Amino acid sequence: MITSTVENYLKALFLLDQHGEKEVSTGELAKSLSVTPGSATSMIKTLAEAGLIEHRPHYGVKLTERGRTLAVHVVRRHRIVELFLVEILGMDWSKVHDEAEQLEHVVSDEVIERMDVLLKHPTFDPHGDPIPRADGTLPSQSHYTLSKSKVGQQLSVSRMNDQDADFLQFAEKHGLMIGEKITIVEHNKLADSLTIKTRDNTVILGLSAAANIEVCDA
Amino acid sequence: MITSTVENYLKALFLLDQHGEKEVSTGELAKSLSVTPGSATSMIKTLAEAGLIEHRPHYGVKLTERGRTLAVHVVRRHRIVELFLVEILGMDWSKVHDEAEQLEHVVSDEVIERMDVLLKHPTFDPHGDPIPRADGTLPSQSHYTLSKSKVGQQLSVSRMNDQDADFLQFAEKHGLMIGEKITIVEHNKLADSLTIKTRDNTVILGLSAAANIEVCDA
DNA sequence: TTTATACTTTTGACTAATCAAAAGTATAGG
DNA sequence: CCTATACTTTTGATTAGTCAAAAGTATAAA
Ligand SMILES: [Mn+2]
Ligand SMILES: [Mn+2]
Ligand SMILES: [Mn+2]
Ligand SMILES: [Mn+2]
Repeated sequence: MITSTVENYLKALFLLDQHGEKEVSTGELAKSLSVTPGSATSMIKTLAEAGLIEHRPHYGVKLTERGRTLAVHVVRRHRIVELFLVEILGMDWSKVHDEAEQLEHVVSDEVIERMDVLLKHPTFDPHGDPIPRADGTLPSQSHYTLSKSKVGQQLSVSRMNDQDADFLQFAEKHGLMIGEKITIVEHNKLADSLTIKTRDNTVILGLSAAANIEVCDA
Repeated sequence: MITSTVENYLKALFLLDQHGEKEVSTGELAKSLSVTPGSATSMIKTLAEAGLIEHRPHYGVKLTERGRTLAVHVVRRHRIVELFLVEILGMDWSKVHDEAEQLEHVVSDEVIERMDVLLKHPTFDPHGDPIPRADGTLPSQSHYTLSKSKVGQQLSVSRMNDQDADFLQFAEKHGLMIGEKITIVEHNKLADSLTIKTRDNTVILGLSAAANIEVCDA
């Protein structure tokens, strides 16, 4: 049975290793789902028996083709729902993640495809994440994290790495929304901070906060 | 914890006794939820301990004020979601009940209120059932079942008593949609059938099918 | 008043998911 | 090669929900 718990585990594995390269450790998985390592181990056993992951005990797990396909569809549902909530219902982008976390497990394929049409086959969700297509492929994107950008660069905010509502509201308040043009004014290595010019503000961010904002060349 | 199972039990109790008059028996409740009587008994115990129902062993149960309030809100979510799926996403009215059965447990109040606004505070769902208001009150309605209507009466289809997709599709095919004007042409007591004139058809229904369609004076 | 019947409740077992804590394993450092 | 450390797995218990089947109860009929 593909319960919503199973879907959450598969999605977490996909998000921790988008490209299917490394093995994900039990601890990493447990942490990302806020469960104890023992819970993760027992679910790992279940998923492995169901042929959704491959488990090398004491080393880690990897999604099988079938597991990845399921995971990508959950991600598609999540991101279409998020965009729908923002675009059609006018909800705040900082709140839709939690709502989508539940809805992703119950909306039918038909509803998702109708939302997809209404939204004109969107490619990115409100946080800048790519929306997997119905066939499971992902639109390509090329952004890098703000914390690694050079001074003087003209950039465009393209993705938020953190879905926390407070963080998203903070970002919005300072003009750091998806699509906004920004310039890096100063990188103070001693203060570990970045001074950024947005449309009508100047913000100073610590590097760890900057790491949660991704950008692409403007 | 108000799990979706609890919500389903409360909703079932409300629908089996809208006016809070009679006591609902364990067997009735079990049947309406497709669970065994033993399962119903054990959930009844849980709900009674939580103060959501009152249980007179071997006689039946009744929603408490708090239980009824919760149930009405689940019904509100269900019916707003149904109408939203039909009106905004263009889904078939015969399919939205099952979808809403799941969504009613996960959509937040904020989403429901936004749908309500978008739908301009609707009072009836796609099957003609009243949508409870946010304060828990119900819009009044006065329909009676088609099987009890008199020959010659000019009527208007106002509510479907059966949510089964096949039945709803059958009704639609013969012009028996909510709001349609119809006339009863003949009531054949021997054949136990009703001949009905719709906009551009004449349909013959058995009385038990007619009992699933409610009407009001045109 | 006894008995048959229909219904309800109890009992015992099972599944999914979780946690705390004990036991086991991999490996880097000495 | 041995051991300390960090991590993983196992064990045992718990909670929500379910079912099948046994036991109990209410009541109408005899
Ligand atoms: Mn999200
Ligand atoms: Mn989720
Ligand atoms: Mn319905
Ligand atoms: Mn439901």
